[in-house]
Amino acid sequence: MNTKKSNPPYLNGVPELLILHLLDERPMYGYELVQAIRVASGERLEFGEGCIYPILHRLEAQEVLSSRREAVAGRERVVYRMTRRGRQQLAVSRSDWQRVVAAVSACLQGGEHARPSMA
Amino acid sequence: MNTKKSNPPYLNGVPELLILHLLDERPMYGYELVQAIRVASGERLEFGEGCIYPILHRLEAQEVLSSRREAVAGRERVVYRMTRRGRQQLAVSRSDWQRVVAAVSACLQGGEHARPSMA
DNA sequence: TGTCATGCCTCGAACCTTGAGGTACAAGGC
DNA sequence: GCCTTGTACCTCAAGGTTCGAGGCATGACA
Repeated sequence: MNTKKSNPPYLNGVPELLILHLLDERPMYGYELVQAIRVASGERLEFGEGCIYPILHRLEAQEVLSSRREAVAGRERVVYRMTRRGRQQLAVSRSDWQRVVAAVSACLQGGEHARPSMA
Repeated sequence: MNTKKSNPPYLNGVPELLILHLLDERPMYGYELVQAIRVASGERLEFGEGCIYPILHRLEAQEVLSSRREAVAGRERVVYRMTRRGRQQLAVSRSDWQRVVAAVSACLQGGEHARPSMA
């Protein structure tokens, strides 16, 4: 009961960032994205469909993505692609991510010499 | 109303990681940690007391930290320090963080060569 | 016919940070 | 003496996120 962690560490917003990045390379559909993320991260990251689909829908509502239904071999796929706004959003998300990584790295690496009120 | 984000991107679990790291260098009290994080991150990160205190209490309940009340100039401080388990936890958290950073970096950096020409 | 992989979707649960609010004491200015 | 500021602790509701399981449908293959 104690070691119950359903909320993953450090992964907040990461699915959105990766979706944006992958769709910037080429249009994809939801199921494909789930696998693409796993592959692109070298099997280190995996987000379920229950995580990806809601994000896709939200991003489309925000006009960051646009979707189009395509029938392939009698089966329907909802293919998403970036909009102009999506590309802006990707740039913002990417720099947010880098800023956070830089800040945390600064804390973790150089910390022993930073004395606020006791040097 | 649209750009309303109360949940920060990429910061999930970061406060705990930084608390652990800073307390591994020296014992500190809550209020001090709030400032230490801001300073150590070069003013790039800031977590309020409403974020820090609950984490401190939880970590103490998990025996990752231990606390001791200390009276300084008639004022009470609750000083936290690492336990043995805390040091193990720090190692785990740190490697989790690095794994996530590595995985996301792999996604963001590697991938453009799958596209012919479009930039 | 039955099972599997593909493909889309929804829902509740669990978790986290935010931001505001509340208490208390000491020191300094006026 | 009064009042504001800074220190120091704490709590709570709100909002947002991922997880995990489940449901539905089709085509392929045995």
